This record gives sequence, C-alpha cells and structure tokens, in this order.
Amino acid sequence: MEQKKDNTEEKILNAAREVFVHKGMDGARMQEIANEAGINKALLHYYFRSKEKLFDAIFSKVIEFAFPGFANIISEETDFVTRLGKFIDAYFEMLLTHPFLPGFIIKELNRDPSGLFKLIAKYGFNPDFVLKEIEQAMDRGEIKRMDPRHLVINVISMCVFPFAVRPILNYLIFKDDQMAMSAFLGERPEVIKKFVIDSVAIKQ
Amino acid sequence: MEQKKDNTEEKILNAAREVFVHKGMDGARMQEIANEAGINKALLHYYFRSKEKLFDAIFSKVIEFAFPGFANIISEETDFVTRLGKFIDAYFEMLLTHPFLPGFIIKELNRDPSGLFKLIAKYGFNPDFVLKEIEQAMDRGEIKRMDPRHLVINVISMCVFPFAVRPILNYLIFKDDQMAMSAFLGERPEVIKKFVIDSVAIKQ
DNA sequence: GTCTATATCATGATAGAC
DNA sequence: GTCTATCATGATATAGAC
Repeated sequence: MEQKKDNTEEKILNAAREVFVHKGMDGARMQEIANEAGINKALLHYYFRSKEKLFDAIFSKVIEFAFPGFANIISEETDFVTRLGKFIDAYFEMLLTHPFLPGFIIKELNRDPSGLFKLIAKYGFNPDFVLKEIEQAMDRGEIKRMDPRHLVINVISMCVFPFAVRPILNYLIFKDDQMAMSAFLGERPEVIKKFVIDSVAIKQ
Repeated sequence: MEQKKDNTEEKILNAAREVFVHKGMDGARMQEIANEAGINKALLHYYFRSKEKLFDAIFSKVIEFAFPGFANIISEETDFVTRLGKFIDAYFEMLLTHPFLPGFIIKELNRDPSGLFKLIAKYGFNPDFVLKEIEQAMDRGEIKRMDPRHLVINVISMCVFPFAVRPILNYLIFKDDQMAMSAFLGERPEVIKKFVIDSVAIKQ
C-alpha cells in the first residue's frame, strides 16, 4: 500500500510537472494531468486537495531545481574568470536538459510573483554575496570595474533568454531545423564566456 | 453613430490590451475586459465575435509595435558601432514605456507560437539582412569576427531579459524600491553599449 | 449599438460505492 | 486507494428587447 501510494504520488507529480511547465497554471487542466498520470481526476484531489496546492508543490520543486546551488561555484578559491566559466557551464547543462523552465518561470512570475518570493525567503537565498565576490575580483584587478549587478544580469540574460524565446529562434533563424538549433545552443556557453571575458578583461 | 462606434471599439481595444498583456490569453476574463472598458460582456461579442478573435486583434497590434522598424536603423550609412548604439537606445525607449510586453510575448509565444509565425510571414520580417550587415562590418574590420547570430542574440537578451523577470529583480535586488529599479533600468542602455563594444572592439 | 437575461458548456471539486 | 457519477460554479457565447 505504501508502495502503491508512493508510486501513484510520483506519477501524479511527474504528470503535473509536465502539464504545468508546458501550459502554466492558467492553461493546465486537471483532466489532462489525470490522463497523463493514467488515473482519474478524483484521485488527484485525493492526493492534493486542490489544483492550487498541486501547482504549488510542482512550482517549489521546479524553483528548487532551477535556482540551484550553482552559487557555491562563485565561492570557490580560484580566479574569477575560472569560476565564471564553471558557473556558465553548470547553468547551461541545467538549461539544456530542461529547456522549458525559463518560459514557465517567466510566465508564472508575471502572473503571481508571491509564490516565488515565499520560496526565496524560505530558502534564504540572497544574491549579495555574489555581488561581493565580483567586487573583490575587481578590487584585485582581475576584471574591469563595473556595476556588478549589471554584470550578473548580463550573464544570466545571455544564458537564459534564448531558451525563453526558443520558438522564435526555431522559426526565424533555424527554419524549424532542430539539429541546427541544438548545435547553436550547445556552442553558446563557450561563446558567452568569450564574449564576457573579452569585455571585462583588463587590457595589457 | 460612426463616432460612437469608433469610440467604443477603441475603449474595448484599450481595455483588452491592458487585461491581455497582464493576464495572458488563458488568465484573461471577458468580464474583466468589459468592466475595464465600462461596457458589458455582450457588447464585446458584438464587436469581436469571440475571445480568440479579440485576442488576435490585440496580439497583432502588440507584435506590430514590439517588432518594429528599428531594423531600418541597422541599414543606415554609418559605422556599425554607431548604428548598434542607436538600435539599443530605440529598443530601450520602447521597453521602458511598455515594460510588460516581454513577459506577455514570452508567455503567448510558449503557449501557441503559430499566431506569431503567421504575423512574421505576413509582414515578411526576415533577420537575414541584419546578419549580413554585421558580417560586412566584420569584413571591414570594424568589429571582431564572431557568429553574427550569437552577437544579435546577446544584445537582444541583455536588453529584453531584465524586463521579462522584472518582479524578481524588484524583489531580490531592489527590495521593492521602484525608484532604484527604474534608475537601474535607465542606465542599462549605456551599460550594454559599453559592454558589447568592449567585447567586440578590435584591439589596437 | 447597447442592454438584460439566458443558454451552453467546461472545469474544479466532492460524494459515495468498492 | 481508486473508481464512477454528480455537483456547483464560472466562463464564453447568444437571444431578444429597446
């Protein structure tokens, strides 16, 4: 029974994640989640009392996954450029295996940001130490001086944005050639690293 | 009567744009649009036969507005860096006056991209000439050689992404200080220009 | 053109048998 | 725990009076 329950709950969570990530809270239907999980609607409400509770369960898992411990890379004891490169690589690995997360998070963020705020508060995530690390690298003369907030946002933007507008890129640039787009996205980590480093490097 | 009709249709379109942009197709309610326009639901259906038709009318106007003639800036007869700067300035002016468009477009793009594809086809928009212009600038030695597709996406990403994740920035970095965030976004055009130029400039 | 009233339908949620 | 059947609500859409 325990076994059965865990199994069903897992099936529901997987199905719900699939549907919610692609359709969003507003667009998702409990019927579709039930179908995807191979059960009926009533059982959904038995495990999770309401659509909102089910959504919250999924959303927190997704956020936990997408706002990850990459931050610890920033704290490593190497030069800043090395840490930046490792961060971009790690972030891209996540994005390439979960390309729909950016669109989903942006959608829900603009619908109702309160859920995300609660999670940020709960996990105590704070970007200040990242900004501190960047400033220290500037103090040490490893990179050019600039507002570290802009630097962080520039890097995250170049990593995440292409995934958020994937369908446009697919249509407008790659004419529905999935292989071409995958190859393009796969080479972006190196491109971004070079682009950023060329910009912030101290010229000799 | 003509006057009356135009006036009402305009009120509907304004109300619908407001509601659709903030809530999206799935989240918007015809009742809310009617309230916002100061009329009743039945009149909405008199002017636009269905919610979908009303949405399409709004969506095409928004796309027409957000995928604008900035492209002609790229064709001007000046050096590439100047044109790039003018493009970023023009694009940011649009974004600052319509900060919710990126979130809206990303949401609808991931819900159903077919509408956007039809519009792109209808207006015959094609990014190839932009890529050509960039390649010519590289041939002339104005900027470093790199894949022009990556360069375009880098620039657009850094411009648009912060608006798409506005609520996070607001909460995580600016602690709900709207003035601070506005000031930050206002200085981004210059920051991005410098960031890009420092990266692609030919070193002497 | 604009309104009130209503039809129609889809969806989230519950009741109750097994 | 899982199912079938059903409720209750809210949404789009239409009918028809003015």
